[in-house]
Amino acid sequence: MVYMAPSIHQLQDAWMPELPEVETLRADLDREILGHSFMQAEVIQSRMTRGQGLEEIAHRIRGQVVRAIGRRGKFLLVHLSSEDTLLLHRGMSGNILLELRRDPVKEHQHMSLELDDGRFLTVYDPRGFGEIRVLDPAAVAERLALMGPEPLGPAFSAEYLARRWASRTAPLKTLLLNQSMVAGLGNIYADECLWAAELSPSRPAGAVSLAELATLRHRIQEVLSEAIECRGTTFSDAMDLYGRPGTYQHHLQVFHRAACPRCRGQIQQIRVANRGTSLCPACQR
DNA sequence: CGCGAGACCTGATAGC
DNA sequence: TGCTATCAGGTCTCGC
Repeated sequence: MVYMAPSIHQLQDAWMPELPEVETLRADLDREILGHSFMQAEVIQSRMTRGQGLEEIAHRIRGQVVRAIGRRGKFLLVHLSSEDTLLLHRGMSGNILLELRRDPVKEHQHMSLELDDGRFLTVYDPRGFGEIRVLDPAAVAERLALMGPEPLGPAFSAEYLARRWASRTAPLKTLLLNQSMVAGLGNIYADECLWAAELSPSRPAGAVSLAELATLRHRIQEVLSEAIECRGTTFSDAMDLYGRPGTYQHHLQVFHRAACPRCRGQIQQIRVANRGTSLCPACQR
């Protein structure tokens, strides 16, 4: 069966919360709301709270000062003066926006937090695959316990990948998307990194040499760093804290492209790990 | 335990 | 135009 890639138009209203997009959000929040307090908190829907009560979440946010903003993989962590942490995940379609005034609650709005200067931090997520919870330090640690190393951190090495992937038969891409192997890669950046490393997404992970893993690790760090500099990937809709797009979509080399920029061959669309996958069959082995 | 398929949702689009 | 089928950037769980 042939997997037909959607046209670029089908992606127009999509926004992509992988590591670079969440990191952009973290840095902006750090600049904008660090040291501010939440005067009011309203949690509107229960779909993303994993059973935590709406009023409990609101109560634990209300009156708290923002002590630090962190990120782990695709999780955004707003550390509060109470020692609690507001844990946010954008899922497939979540947007977190800083708004200058109070607007009526919109469709798909999940949360509205009023800051001490009259601005509002709001969360929208049509598909509701994201997560909104307030957790104590032990619960945060438990939630993040299985996450692999940060790809831009010191623990992420070729030797680490070799150890974790030894004798694994799953496709490379499947394990790159597995957050317990490495934290923060999603479908777009997995494809981009594999193209940059000239590795096939369907190669059994255990069959990749240490030298190839070293290249892969290096390319992952390059791709993510450049994407962060570009404030992430956006096709047209709002994406950062201010509703503005990133620019990395102009730097994509393989994801949903027609021709390979390296060899001019045709980009192939297949399915790996049940996900649409773009690759250059000539370059990627 | 590792692996793959399907589920969870809503919205956009292509095709009839 | 209005229906249906298919697709979507992320996890999570289930069965083999």
